[in-house]
Amino acid sequence: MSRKDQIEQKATALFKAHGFTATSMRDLAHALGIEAASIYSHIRSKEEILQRICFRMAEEFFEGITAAVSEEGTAVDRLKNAVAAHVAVLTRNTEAAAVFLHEWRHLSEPFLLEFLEMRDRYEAHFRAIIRSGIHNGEFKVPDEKFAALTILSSLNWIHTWYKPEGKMSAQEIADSLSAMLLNGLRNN
Amino acid sequence: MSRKDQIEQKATALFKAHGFTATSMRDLAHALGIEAASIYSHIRSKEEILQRICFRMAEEFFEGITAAVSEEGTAVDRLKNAVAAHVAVLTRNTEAAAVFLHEWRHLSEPFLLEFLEMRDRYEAHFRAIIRSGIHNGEFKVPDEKFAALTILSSLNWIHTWYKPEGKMSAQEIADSLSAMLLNGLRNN
DNA sequence: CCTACCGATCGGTAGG
DNA sequence: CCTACCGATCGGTAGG
Repeated sequence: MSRKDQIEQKATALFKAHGFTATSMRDLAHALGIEAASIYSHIRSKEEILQRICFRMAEEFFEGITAAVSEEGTAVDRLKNAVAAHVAVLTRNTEAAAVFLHEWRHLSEPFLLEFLEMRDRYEAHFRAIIRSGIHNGEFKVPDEKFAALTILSSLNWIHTWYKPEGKMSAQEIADSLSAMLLNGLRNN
Repeated sequence: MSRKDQIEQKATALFKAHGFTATSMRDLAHALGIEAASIYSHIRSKEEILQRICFRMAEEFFEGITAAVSEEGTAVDRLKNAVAAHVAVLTRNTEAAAVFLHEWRHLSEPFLLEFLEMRDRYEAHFRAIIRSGIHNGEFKVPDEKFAALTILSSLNWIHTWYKPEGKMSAQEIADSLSAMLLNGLRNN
């Protein structure tokens, strides 16, 4: 692993643990066992690290959803695939996922704008699945946008408790969540 | 409104907008039209402001859930009441709710520990409702804790878009969310 | 509530 | 990758 990757990995852990602003370059240097000034041989600025984390995660989410929605099938199937893809990205790197979800607001322009546009395009894939399910009678929900955001919100807390060594696999988590979201709590 | 309340209100808005760490006492003073040093006539420290916001919101959530679970009824009814109470607190003060949800980790000990204990006791009320619903056959869910956290997660994104002047009232939002969570997306 | 100020720390650069 | 250092800013205090 290159020094640059090591910097990014340590920074990801610290950004998740204490937040971007509360993490100093000296904290990061200490975790790497070098001096703060030395970090700048590999990266241009503190924010560049955040940019790399946020946009790399965004790419991973897009790759997942693109594969999920390209398959044919019912809206139920496509939603299950989308949920599974989202959970897979979240669980593959929980630290980067947490930074992606909570620290993006410290991006400066024009990166912030680009980030928000990407996020909206991502959410649009979920809205489209909901919409098609409403149209063909598979789903019954009050509002397409409302439903899409509720789904994503219920997925995005996973990083707070998921452990790779835990008893549930990413696919099992995705299946449980899909079942809850599709069928509800009620014992029909 | 007392000066102390004004300070807390402005701080809440700034903490939500930029985060606790990224908000300086000079930013806060500027928003109030006074000098940074003057703030310390009313509060002891920057963190004290955060403590007051977080624990006041915690109290409000507890008041809501206590009233909701004290009523008799089915697990479905009690869950609807709990969701409505939670949404009511979230929508009554979206800025303080956002700070409560995202900035609590900047509390120092022993406040952090106390905060996390309170949060767990709050979540336990939701777990208890789910559990009783499972036992009497109203609910069918894979895991009680999993279900409770999914519910709370799907509620806690409201602060990102709720506007008091919007077309949906807090009760309508709560009803839509309860319906989605109880019945699922599927058109049964 | 202000002026004046404290020591500490910030992100980052120069030069080797 | 280090030493040495920059100007800016931080939370907070003294004294009025």
